Amino acid sequence: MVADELLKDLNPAQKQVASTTEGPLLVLAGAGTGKTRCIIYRAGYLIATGCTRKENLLIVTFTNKAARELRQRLADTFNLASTNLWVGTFHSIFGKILRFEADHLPFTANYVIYDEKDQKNLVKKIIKELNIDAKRFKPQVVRSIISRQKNNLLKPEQFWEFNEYTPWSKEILKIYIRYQEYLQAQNALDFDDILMNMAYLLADNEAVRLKWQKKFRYIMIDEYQDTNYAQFEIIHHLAKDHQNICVVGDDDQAIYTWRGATIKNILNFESDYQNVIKIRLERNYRSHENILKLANSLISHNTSRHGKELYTDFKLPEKPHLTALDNEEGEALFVSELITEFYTTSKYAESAVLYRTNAQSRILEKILVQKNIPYRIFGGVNFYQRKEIKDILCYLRMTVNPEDLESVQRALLLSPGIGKSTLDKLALAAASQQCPIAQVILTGEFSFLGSRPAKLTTGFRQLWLDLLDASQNLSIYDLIWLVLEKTGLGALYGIDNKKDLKKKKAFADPEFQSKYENICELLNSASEFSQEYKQENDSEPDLAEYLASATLQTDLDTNDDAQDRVNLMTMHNAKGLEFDHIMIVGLEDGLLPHYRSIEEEDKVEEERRLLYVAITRARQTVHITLARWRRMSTGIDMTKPSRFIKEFDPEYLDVEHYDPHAYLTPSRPARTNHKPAARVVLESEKHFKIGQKIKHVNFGLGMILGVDGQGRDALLVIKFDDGPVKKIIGSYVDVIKK
DNA sequence: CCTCAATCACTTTTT
DNA sequence: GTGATTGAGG
Repeated sequence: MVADELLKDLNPAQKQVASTTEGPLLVLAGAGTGKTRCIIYRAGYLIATGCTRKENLLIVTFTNKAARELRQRLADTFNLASTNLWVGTFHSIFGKILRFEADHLPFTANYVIYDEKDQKNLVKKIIKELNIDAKRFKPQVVRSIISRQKNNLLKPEQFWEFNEYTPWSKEILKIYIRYQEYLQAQNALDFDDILMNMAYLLADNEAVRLKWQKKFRYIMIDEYQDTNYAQFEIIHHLAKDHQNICVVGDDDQAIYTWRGATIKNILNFESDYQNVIKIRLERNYRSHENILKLANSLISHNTSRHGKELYTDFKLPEKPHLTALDNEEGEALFVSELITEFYTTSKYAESAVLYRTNAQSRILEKILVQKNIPYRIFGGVNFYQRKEIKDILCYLRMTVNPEDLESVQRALLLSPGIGKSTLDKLALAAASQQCPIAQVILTGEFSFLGSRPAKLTTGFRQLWLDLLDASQNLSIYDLIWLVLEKTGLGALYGIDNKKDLKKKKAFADPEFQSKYENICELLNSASEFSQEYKQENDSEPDLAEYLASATLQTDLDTNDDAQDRVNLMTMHNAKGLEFDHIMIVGLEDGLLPHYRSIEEEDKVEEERRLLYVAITRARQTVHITLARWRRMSTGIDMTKPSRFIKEFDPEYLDVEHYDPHAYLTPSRPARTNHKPAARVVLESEKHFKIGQKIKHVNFGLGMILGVDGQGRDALLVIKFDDGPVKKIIGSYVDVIKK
């Protein structure tokens, strides 16, 4: 049969996945077992056998990059053009559908998406407005609580069904309510609103639900272990009638529960749908045996899991390595030496350095620059969140959606001569006229301003009107040029002539140059977006779609360039990727597991999964390193080896320079040939912190209330448990470790 | 009234 | 080494 011929490149389990077309299908696919392949072949099979047409297929991936690759491979393998193919992330797909269905929703098709920074600014503004103590209510914390409510589909009116009633949570609810009012007034959604609105739309509007149920006859979800409740509900609404849903995931790779993902989705799939067929993929095609055995030995320490063992026929004598270095600089040097060594047999791009926190990348960068090794760094500040880029895009945002106050404000403040007080007056005028600020500005009546600000604001109004007008007929690319020209931002960054773009020479200031390059990149990506959009949608791109895609883009999604460079990224970003050579740095308690996670066992389990993900990215070599001393925010501390090290099966690990006992006697640092990179602060000299528990020979136990100075000479204010408050010199007390 | 320079605190992971 | 906030000068 022709259909079987299609699947000849798959192994039996994969073949079963691809050819099981009807009903709910749960694929438990370990790392490197070819799950992307399965998805592609299953899609190809569904279409080739006439089960469905490509426009009735929905494929949800975890990143935009994965979506792009999937499209590419569908085109290459099955000759499927990407027009009318619904492949994308939850946010991009359902963000688009919300535009279609805006008539049923409290916002328009031109809504803008607020990124995390916009969200935080808004929360901050509300906290100020409501006169709430900003010390006890940190914008970031409040933001993430609101986010959690939305991920669990809790609107403000359901807040008390799942939250304890306390004075504190009462304030949170107040902020949440106000926050939603603001978003609505500004015709804006945050990331979580996209999911929440979609879930409620499908739940509440039967006609809409039936329409999209019919549209998406076959649904596939990748990385199902990292979906949250809102995402579960959306998919459940779409799939519950036809039940043609295939989810692919690996509970051992669930690393996003902190963002609301619930492992329950994959663990309970068999009870959420009826007659589920479950297929396991355990044969790994990526790593050789020693790497898998090491990974298996680590992950077996987790208790809540489906349980599976990856295996392979691929054997090499090479074992993963564990190496201890003196400090983070030595670690970075060691890594750079490894990279140079690997470069003799494979490209730079086949090496990746993985770390737990973005901050760890700095020292690596420094050393790589020194050694002249080209690298590419992922994460950190997202391309579209960079100041110079947001500055340009805010003009486009207020053009597509004049209600977007955040952008209007940003643009106003960018205008020379317009500052905070003009802004306040505009806001005041808007309040007294009971209309949006946008309307006040666009009306052009500024008698409440002084003559200079009034003139400048009139200029701003004219610019806005010009942009509104131009947006009707200019392409996105040309529109960005218009912004650059009219706002003076182009001149500011040395981009004043379209034709000279490439001829411009390097600028003296490297920071300036990188901004210049970023703006060029923005222009490129705008025209690329237009091209791709035409191909995929058979229609002209619109500005709102462009801005949405820009906001939903992660650093990982930006196009690969042709240059051969080493990859630097967090372990989270490494998900779904693979490299010949993996280097994992900073295997220390406090970093991995991160100190914010060590108190709760299930958080430690997630950190363990993170390390598991990192190790299983490797095809050929794994090098794990740790430093004995590391510069932390408080100073240079002696580190503690990660608890995960002793969980590794030693049979599959080559250990170098690592002596666990060296850590037990901090006063006598291990003998070393390298001299320490910086002045080392001994345990006894550590900085004292307010709130620390201490012990004094005569006065007993107490807590530090105040610190003046550093180290053993610091003057401490201590409240002793049995009453007195005393001032004591640091060298007389010992810190009590938890 | 606006601008810029100095000082402050903070830094897990991200769609 | 980032960013936001604050204070003095223009």
